[in-house]
Amino acid sequence: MPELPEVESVRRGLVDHLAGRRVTEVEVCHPRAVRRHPAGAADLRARLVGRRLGEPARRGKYLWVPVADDDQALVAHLGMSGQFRIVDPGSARHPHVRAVLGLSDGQELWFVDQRTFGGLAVEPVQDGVPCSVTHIALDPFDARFDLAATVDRMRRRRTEVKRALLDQTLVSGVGNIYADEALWRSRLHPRRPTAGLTRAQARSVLVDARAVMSEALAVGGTSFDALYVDVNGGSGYFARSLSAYGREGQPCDRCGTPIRREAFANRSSAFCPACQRAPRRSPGPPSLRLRRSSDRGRVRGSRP
DNA sequence: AACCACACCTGTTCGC
DNA sequence: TGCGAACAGGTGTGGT
Repeated sequence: MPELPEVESVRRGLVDHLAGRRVTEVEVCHPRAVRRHPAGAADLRARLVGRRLGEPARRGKYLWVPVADDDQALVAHLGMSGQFRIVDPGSARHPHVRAVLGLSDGQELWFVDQRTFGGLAVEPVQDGVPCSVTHIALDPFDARFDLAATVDRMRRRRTEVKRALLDQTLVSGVGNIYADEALWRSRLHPRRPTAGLTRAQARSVLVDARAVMSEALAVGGTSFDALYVDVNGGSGYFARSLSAYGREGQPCDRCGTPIRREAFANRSSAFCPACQRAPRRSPGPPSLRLRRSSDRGRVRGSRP
């Protein structure tokens, strides 16, 4: 699933192919791919054809390509399964191609997306950021990312630490895989209340999130299957370095205890039950206690 | 204002 | 063997 390291790998792959090139044609193959462009496919096409593209940029999991000499950008979110591919013209169409851009060097840019959670839009840009990205927090790779301020904001939340890590308005770029990895590294249970974290713990999990994403980026991201590949169709190699995510039942790299998986907020959490001890159910504010006991998920998919 | 559950999708895997 | 349920999960929205 594309999280920050995967999106950044894609962005880097696009730079040489898009910056300075003109868009010669736009074909929208699936209406859902442009659902976040309210004016529709024809309008999106009209805003791009004949225009020159700038250098691809990114914040969190959002990717955008500025339109040169204009205050607009082509904004993309890869969702769960989105890909950009640079291909030779006339290549046999991948079954999940949702949009095709013709480029002035003769190549084609494909937006491929099996599950159609991703999409494209052309949006106005203000202060260098497309309008649908303004509500997204800075990611830990941004030079302006303020670690101390993010620590304070996290500790003021009344939620659980994993929910906070996944909240793109607090810190962006972290998804389920790297959240689980960061929590494992910091030895924090995913359900630990953020309000009960020390400054050092909150800082640790944010620093670990940045570190694990940096290591993943260095090897091209995490590929479990063909759903995440780079612009040339290549896989990333970080899956073999994961310590928690996808390792249910396998021994913890630190202590050997089998990794456990539990349902969590419509997804799953993988963690070491020995290294990452569950929070005590009390004390805590009554509201938090109530909420915690009422939405506890069932254990699913446990292996012998 | 802050927080949470859920809809949105489709290909694959699993259990019966 | 075949069928259907479960599962993967990021984001926007609407409800509390």
